[in-house]
Amino acid sequence: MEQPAPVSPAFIATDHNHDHCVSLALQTAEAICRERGQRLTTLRRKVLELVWANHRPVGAYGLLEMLRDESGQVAPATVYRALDFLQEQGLVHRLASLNAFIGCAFPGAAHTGQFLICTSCQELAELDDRQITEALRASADASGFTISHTTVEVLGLCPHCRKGRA
Amino acid sequence: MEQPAPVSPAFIATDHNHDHCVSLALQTAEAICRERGQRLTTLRRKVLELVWANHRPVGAYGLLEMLRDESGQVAPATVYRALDFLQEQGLVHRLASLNAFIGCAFPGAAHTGQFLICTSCQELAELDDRQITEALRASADASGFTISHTTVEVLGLCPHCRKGRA
DNA sequence: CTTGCTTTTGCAACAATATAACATAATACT
DNA sequence: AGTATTATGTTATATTGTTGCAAAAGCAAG
Ligand SMILES: [Zn+2]
Ligand SMILES: [Zn+2]
Ligand SMILES: [Zn+2]
Ligand SMILES: [Zn+2]
Repeated sequence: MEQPAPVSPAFIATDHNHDHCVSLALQTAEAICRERGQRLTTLRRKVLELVWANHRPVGAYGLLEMLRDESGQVAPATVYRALDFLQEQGLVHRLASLNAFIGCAFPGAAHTGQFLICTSCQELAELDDRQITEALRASADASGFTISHTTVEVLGLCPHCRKGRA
Repeated sequence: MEQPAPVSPAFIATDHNHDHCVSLALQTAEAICRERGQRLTTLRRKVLELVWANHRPVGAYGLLEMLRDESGQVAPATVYRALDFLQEQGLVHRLASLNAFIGCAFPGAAHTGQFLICTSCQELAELDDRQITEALRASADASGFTISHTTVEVLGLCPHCRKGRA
């Protein structure tokens, strides 16, 4: 059971140019939506692009600002609806502990969403770790609990920031 | 490495009378605060009592309502400050995925907070599962990531509700 | 291509959650 | 008692997210 290569590598250097991550993510999203008969409209595409361009968790109102810079007046509901769609299609995750959104690193693949989030530089790595998934499943099983969704968000210091502070 | 007995058992029957959970939790809290030289004031104690009396996740504004029923006008900041204190003392956890609070089942013990939450009846079980903790640590280590806090919240159906729907 | 249907977006108001700033009160310490 | 510290009251505000309805855009059959 191979894991698909993620769209973006984990904990890349902060100043790395990630234009290609953005365009790869957009291409992948196009393909996924086409295959599913879903409409990746201009707005939804734009929101996804902004999410990826930031390359770290962004709040809905942050996205709203960015949209306004380009498209004039935009209402919250507009952003939230686009984000809802992108989440339904598994292209974006919501991070409950940050009230923020991030592009999915494994779009199209069945996975549960596990995140390492640096509290210093906001860099984030999405994992799809079998050990973690299994441990959760085993624990739920032991309690007779049926999982429908999991939130796994780990805060701490990424390798770069750890060095900078140690 | 034995786990301490939790204050409340997991997935008890919904209609079970949990007065003794409440008083046990309060007693434990008193002891912990006394030992640490922290002040479990009337307000803080009251909030903790309300959290436990509900025995399922409660929102801050829900607590606010309950406080008002007893003490007249109360402002949000009052509740949030009490909750902050209780969280600092490890007597209460905040559930990021629900914007809600729950009494800690392992007060005084070092643990990370892992939750199974029934989306049907809101019953909740707090775990301190070594497998899960270890899997998270191992995965973080592999990425050179230093953990400071983890959010593990699993949504799904508890044993009772699963039966009721199967 | 136009009519009717469905989906998406615009727009306005509002709801829910959380925090900030500063004054007053209670408690602890000397 | 007098002073410092901590906790609470009070008011206002910030942040995040939703609802409802109307206009617009996309789609499909005739
Ligand atoms: Zn993902
Ligand atoms: Zn970092
Ligand atoms: Zn706990
Ligand atoms: Zn249940």
